[in-house]
Parts: sequence; structure tokens; C-alpha cells
Amino acid sequence: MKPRRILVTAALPYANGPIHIGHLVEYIQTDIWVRFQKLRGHRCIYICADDTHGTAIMIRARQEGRGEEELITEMQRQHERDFAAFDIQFDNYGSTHSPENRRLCGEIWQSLRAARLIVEDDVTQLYDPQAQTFLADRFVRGTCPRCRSAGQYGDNCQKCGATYRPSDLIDPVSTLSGATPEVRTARHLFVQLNQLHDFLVEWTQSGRHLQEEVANYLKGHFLHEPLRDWDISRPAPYFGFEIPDSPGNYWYVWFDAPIGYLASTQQWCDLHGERLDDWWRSPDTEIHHFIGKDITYFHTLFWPGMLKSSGFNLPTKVHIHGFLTVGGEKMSKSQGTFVMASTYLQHLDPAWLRYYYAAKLGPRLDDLDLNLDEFAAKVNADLVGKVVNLASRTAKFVETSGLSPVYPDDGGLFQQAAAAGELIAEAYENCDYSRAMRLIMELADRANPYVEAAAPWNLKKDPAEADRLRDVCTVALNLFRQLAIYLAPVLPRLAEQTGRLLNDPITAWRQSQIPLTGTPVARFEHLMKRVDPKDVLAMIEDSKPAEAAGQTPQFQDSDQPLRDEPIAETCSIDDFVKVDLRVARVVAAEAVPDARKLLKLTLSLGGDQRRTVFAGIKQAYEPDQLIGRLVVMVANLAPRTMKFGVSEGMVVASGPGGSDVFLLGVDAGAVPGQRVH
RNA sequence: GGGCCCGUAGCUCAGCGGUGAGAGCAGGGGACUCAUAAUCCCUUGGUCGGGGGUUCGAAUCCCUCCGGGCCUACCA
Repeated sequence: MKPRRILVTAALPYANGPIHIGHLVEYIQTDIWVRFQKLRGHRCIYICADDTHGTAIMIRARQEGRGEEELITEMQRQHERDFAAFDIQFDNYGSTHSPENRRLCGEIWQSLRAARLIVEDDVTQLYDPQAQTFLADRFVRGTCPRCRSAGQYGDNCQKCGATYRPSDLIDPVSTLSGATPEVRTARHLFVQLNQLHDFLVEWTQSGRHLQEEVANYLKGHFLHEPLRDWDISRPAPYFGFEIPDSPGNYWYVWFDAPIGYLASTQQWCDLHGERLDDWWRSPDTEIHHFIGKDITYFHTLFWPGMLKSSGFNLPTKVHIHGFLTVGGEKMSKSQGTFVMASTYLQHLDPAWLRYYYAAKLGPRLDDLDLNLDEFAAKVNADLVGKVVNLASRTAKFVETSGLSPVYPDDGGLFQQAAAAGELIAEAYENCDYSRAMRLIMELADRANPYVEAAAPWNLKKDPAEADRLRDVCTVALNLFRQLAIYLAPVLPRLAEQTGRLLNDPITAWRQSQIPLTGTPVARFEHLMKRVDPKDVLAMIEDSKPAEAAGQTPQFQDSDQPLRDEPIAETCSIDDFVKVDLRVARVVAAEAVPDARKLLKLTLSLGGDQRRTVFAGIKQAYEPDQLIGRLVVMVANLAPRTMKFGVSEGMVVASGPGGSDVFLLGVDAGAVPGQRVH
């Protein structure tokens, strides 16, 4: 087979936070693929970098009272340390804040200019006069202009789903400084991506560059209509690169981030005497991006557009994976499932996570669930019980004799496992690691009965059986070594240890096809510890916020809600009494069939006073559990006609929305109709 | 409302038109004692979500319904 030339990237982690186990899904997935390709004898390089620019970094550096460069340098050190500890081996790990990146951004920019893709337009945005910066949507909070719920982000309302511009918000507040933002207009630069519409349809819908469901998604959601212009500049101050021909404007972080792939490759080329064009402008190179589904849009539309316009290779394939859940739920800080890589390392072996992820990862975008019980069971049963056990039960019998000079008859076991190699390789190639792991474990399941039947511990007792003993162990250790080779992309350390044990380093997939004979066998050392569920629990405890883990109950409530939604401007008592809050009893409640969030409530204010209210609490409450209970409603709110009928008020509740909505109740004794003062 | 995916043994999943539906784990019984309470043998367990259709033949293809997930839209 002709060696392929393959360049692989994983998404660039943002320099605003440490690596956690959710990130690791991607870097491990990618690392396995790269190691597999290398083992198969292909030229393959794994390129990554820190993503360092943008408002968030600038703000954080300011808050911490230091320069951005200091911040990103430290974060990068942490990232690289964590990756290395998980055996994620990059060929080059760069930074988007590098001279190489600045140069390449300029080059691509010129290409976009030359292709007449860049236009200018005024953008009206909110500006924080105190922080002296324009505010991205998520840095503004205010009252939704449609449903009047407070504390909504600048682009859409969590409560009613309305979309609007940040300047439409009522009483907007900057989350950076708490100041009231001003409306300001600035000149922005845009890429007219729609000029590449035909190309993008062609590229996304053909050639298997994308998983099928991704291609369908793009077709249905973006490509069926003209693509909007992409705003790729930000006015100063902004931490990033200033646009050379547009002083005072900076490239938006999502412009320079993917170019970081090129820049990091450039660094690698400079270190290894290679040419960038051999990797990014050559029909002989494959480019594979691994990303999470959240950034699909950037990598499948903008990025190919940028590459196309500037004459670089297009991605051969963009491999997209889902998110990590833990125990079937989103990672949660309070539950201790938001586990940092560094916390994991304090308690558990990185090999375990690599194997578990591999056993769960398929070629699709499905979310991957880390179930902690399954994690321990699987690692212990598969790796320790089956695989490593093969070596630990036989190696010491041949410490003095070494492996037999001729590979003995094993009833075809080695040949069968060798033959399975191509299937396993195909599964790796297709990112179907769960299938690969299954196939490998099937082999392991056949190897242990062989040892059982041959009973080397009995042979050992009879000196006349010395040759037979050595043969049996030679078979067992060869079957073990085959597994170690097949698992090498996932478990590089096990492969190394196996190489040392049998005095023949594992460097190539094809070593799985020929039995190893005649080598000395080193003194056996433990290859892998079992998972102790206690350690898993300790890791979870360690991941809980300090206040949650404390023994004495302290009321250390998080400051997050206030940060999300700062306290509104002072109002007078007169303002307050304008709002007539009343206790009301829910006398009927039903789901609105066509609405995802709405329940239709009939509220009684006592007597025969009834109000119909549509409340966005469907995801949080069952209609049945509401009937009869007392709630607090805004009784003098102007009626509003909705698609499903007229809403004659609103019930008050706290929480960010969705299933996290908490209705206000009243203590016992209150009756419907009473005003809340 | 639209798109995609998934519903197969208690759990995780394989099988995706053709011998009586499988594996691992868990459960039950036995064996062994070399090995990290590992291993080996036997075994319990399933209307393959429901219903219709195509076919000589369907878990496997088509339709429909139910349930779950992810994404997206609308409505407030």
C-alpha cells in the first residue's frame, strides 16, 4: 500500500479555561486516529494550537489585572501539560497568537479581497463606556422587548425565544461593568459568503467530506437560501490581529482561529525542514478536521470558503462528534461531573478514559455518555480481566527461557486474530472505534480459554514438560501482543510496556501478522491497575465546588445568577405599585399541543374571577401537578394575543428557563385574590 | 412544525433480506488456583417498541403509530 500523507487537526481549545473531560473526547478520538495512521505506516501529523483571541480573553486578562499574553501563555502551558498526561501527542501545538498566524491571516485576507468577497457596512452595537468596548450579544443583559422578562441575553430571549438585536433590549446592562451601554455605530467588514454558494453546495453534498447527517443539516438549514454575509471584523479594543488595510479593526476570533491550523503546520514545517505547500496545497495530502458539533457551521461553510478562495486544500473530511454527558446528563459542576483533566489525573489512570471513550465512540454525531459504573466495569473486565491477564498469568513462566524459537501449533488462534486485523483497521479508519474495540475483545475472549486448557501452571510442575510450557506461554504472549498492537492507538503505554516485556518494540500494525519468537522475556511488571470505584467517587467529590463538598452546611450560594442578570436600575415605590401582583389558584392547566414551552392555565382570583394565562413552563411542570396550587400572577398586565389565544397576565417564576423554571408560591394562609405588597 | 438518529436479553450494544436471534457485563450453578477476588465451563433470560404492507422468506426493506435523543423553527 502506498503511504498516504495525512494532516489531522483537532479543534483549538480556547485559552479561557482548562481542559475538562468533555474536551478530551475530541483530543483522544483524534489522537487514536493519528496513532492508528502512523502505526499503519502512513505519514501523518497531528496539528493543534491554543485559540487565544477575542473579547473573553481580553476581559478576563483585565479582570485579573494582567496582560493577555501572560494569560494565554499560562493557559497554554496548562493545556499542553494536560494533553501530554493523557498521552495526546501532537506533532505541533501552536497558538493563534503567533507571527505565523498573523502572516497567514494576512495572506488569506488578501485572497478574499482579491476575490472581491469583502464588503463594508455599518453595524450598530451596544458599547460599554466604562469598559470601553463594544459588547458582544452575550455580554449584554436586559429585559426582553417582547415578553418583558428580565435578564435576557442580547440576541434572544431564553423565556420567549424571541430574537432581536441587543439594542432592542429594554434597560440593557453590560455584564462586564454593570454600566448602561450606549448605542454606537462602527464600520465592520464582511465576507460575502453567498458568492461561494454554488461551490459550498457542491462541496458539502458530494465527495463524502461530511457525515451524511451533517450534509443534510447544512442543506436544510443554510444552503437552501442565500448565505448571510459574515461579519469578520471587530473594532478596537480587541485582543487579536489588527487588519492591515483597515486600521482600528481586528479580525474576529473565528477568522483567525481555523487559520491557526495552517500557522501551526507552518511552525512544524519550519522545525522539520518541510514546506507548507506540500501539506496544504498538494493533491497528495489529505486534511482531516475533528471537531464537535457545536462548531459545525464554521468548519463546513466559512472555512472551506476561506480555503477555496485562497487556493489551499479543502478538507478531505470533517469528522464531527457529539458532546459528552456524564450519567446521562450534561456535565454539572454542582454534581461533580464537570471533571477537569487535571482532577481526573489525580485519581485515575488516563488509559482507562482512553479505552472507555474508544469503546463508546462511533462514526456518528451521537452524544457520548460516560457512565461511571460502566466505566469501571468495562475497564476491569476488558482490559484487566481479559487482555492484561493473558500476560500476567504466563509471562513469569518464561522469564528464564524466553519465547520458543519456532512458533508452536496454537490451533489457528494467531492466524485468526491476524486475519481480523484488516477488519479492525477498517473500523479505526472509519472512526468506528466501538466496533474496533468489540472486535479486539472477541479475540481476547478466545485467548483465555487456550491458556485455561493448556494449564501452564501444571506443566511447570513437571520438568519433562519444560518445552511444552514454553510453547504454551509463547502462544499466550503472542496472542497478548497481537491485542496490544491492535490496541496501541488507544493504549500507547500498554504497547510500550509490551514491547519491553517481550524485547521487541511495537512500532507497526503489521507486527500483528507475524508471531514473535526467540526473544528473551523481561521480568513481569504490572501492566494496568484495576479501577477502584472508590477512586472514581473521590474524583467526583473533588470536582464538586468547595461549598458543596464542605461538611458543615454553609449558605454559600453561587454568585452566578447575579452575574448572569445584574440587579436592575433603581425604581421608586410608585414604579413598583404599578405592577399588581395577586395570589391566584390554578383551576385548570393543559399543555398547548403545538407549543413546546407553553401551558394554558386558568387562574382563579377568587369568586368567579378567572384569567387565562399562557405560561412558558411546559418543560418544567406537569399540568396535573399545578391544578389547585397557588401561584403569583401579574394581574394588571395588558392582555396579549398569542397564536393560541389571548394571555391575560403572567405567572411569575425564577430561573433561566427551559426545564429550570421555578414558580413562586406563597406560604400557607394566603388566598386567591390577595395582593402582593 | 421541519431535519437527523435511536428504540433487539436486567445493563451496554452487535446483527440491517436467508441456517432455530447474538456478544460482553450482570444473575444462577459448577471447575480451577498460574493471574490484579482475575480465568474457564454450563446456564437463566428476548411478542427484535406497536400495527400494517412488500417478499418464498423481515429484527433486517416500505408505510404508519407510540416512545426517547440531538438539532432547528415558530409562538409567547
